[in-house]
Amino acid sequence: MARLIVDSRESRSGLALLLASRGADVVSEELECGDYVLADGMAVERKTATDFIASILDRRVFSQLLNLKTAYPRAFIVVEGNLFGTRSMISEDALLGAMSYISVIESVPILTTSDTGQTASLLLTMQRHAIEGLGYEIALRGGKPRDRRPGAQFLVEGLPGVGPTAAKKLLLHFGSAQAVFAATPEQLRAVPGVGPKTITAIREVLDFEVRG
Amino acid sequence: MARLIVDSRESRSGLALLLASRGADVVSEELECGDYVLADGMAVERKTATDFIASILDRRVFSQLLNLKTAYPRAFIVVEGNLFGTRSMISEDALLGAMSYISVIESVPILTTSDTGQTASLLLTMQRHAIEGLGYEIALRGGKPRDRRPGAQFLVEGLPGVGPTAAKKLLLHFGSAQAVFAATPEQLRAVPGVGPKTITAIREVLDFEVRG
DNA sequence: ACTTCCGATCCTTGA
DNA sequence: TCAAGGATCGGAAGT
Repeated sequence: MARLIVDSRESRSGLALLLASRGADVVSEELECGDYVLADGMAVERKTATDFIASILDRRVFSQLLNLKTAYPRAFIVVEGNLFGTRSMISEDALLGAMSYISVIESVPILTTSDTGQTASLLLTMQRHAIEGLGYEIALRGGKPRDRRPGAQFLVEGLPGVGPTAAKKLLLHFGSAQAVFAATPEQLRAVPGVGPKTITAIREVLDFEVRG
Repeated sequence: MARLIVDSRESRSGLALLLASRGADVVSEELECGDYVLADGMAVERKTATDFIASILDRRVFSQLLNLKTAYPRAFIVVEGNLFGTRSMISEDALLGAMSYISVIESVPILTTSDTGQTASLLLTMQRHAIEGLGYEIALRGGKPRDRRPGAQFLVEGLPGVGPTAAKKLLLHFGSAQAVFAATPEQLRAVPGVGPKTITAIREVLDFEVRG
């Protein structure tokens, strides 16, 4: 049986035990993203339905997706439990929108199961399909180097009054996050969409004097 | 709104009416395969959960899939209703196996909804996403602070490997967010709790070259 | 994800 | 030319 890597944070879950009890060659590793690596370049992010919805509301899932896709060519999401049964505050449109976004735009398949036992079966089957489908098993190795662009944008979005759009413009204009933070007010003024109010707020945060 | 083609056999279904009632430009055509064409080369096969399971049992779904994939580069399956709730003769393994096969080997995404209304919403959203994309950017950061003081810490926490504790230490050590971002690796090493791996990651994000 | 709301930015006007 | 006003865009917060 092929090797199956479980993220160490996930390794205490019932699912990891289940996989092992079914004869999988489970090893635990600290993964930078994803929960299960089924084959070379193939990883699964597993979420309970409640988790999945929560991670849509706080946008966590979207950045995870970005990381997962850059680290593994074949990324999957497995959602455990009934997505539509959870009493949650999410609007139906938002939930369907997220599913469409993930499938259509990000091209990451979403698999669903109803409980942990099914998830275990599914992961093992997916692994078998991946390996047999390819006709051979490839040696497992870590993902390729991480794309730092989302990180840079994430950082810049921490500035007050700066969202995704302004962050992109700032990074493009200055070339790097470092340069954005080193920019003078006059230089910032040159970026369209960044006005006086925003500039003041930005400088206040950057120059704020911290003392013990 | 873009045109949405419905297979003529499907056109009398409630779903087609729903789509039209929501303002979609629905036209009926006799399609070789697939039920809905959302965009050029993008089609959806829609099945109720019961249907889906039946089509697994008689293997119909696999040939349909093959046809769908050759006719349309982007093929999707939408399953309506609870896959695991139906009292059917299918074994759990067979169902999961089929889902894995479709996702892993055939690479056809399976979307699920709980009723026809949701399917309609989903199809319209998928169409929009396919044609226009999201139309906006997803903010990578949720829940920004409003005051300036936590603002500096919040900003620094955006660095990889830096949480609240490390952010506090960095700010105390350097005096301001601006200074933290200007720090050289050697200077960063002087801060307890910030190791070489973190420093490398930090510099990579700060120095990442952004180009259009 | 979607929606709504609010404030900032930008652009036009008109004195 | 510039100030005031209004249209538009983007960010923030809530579901």
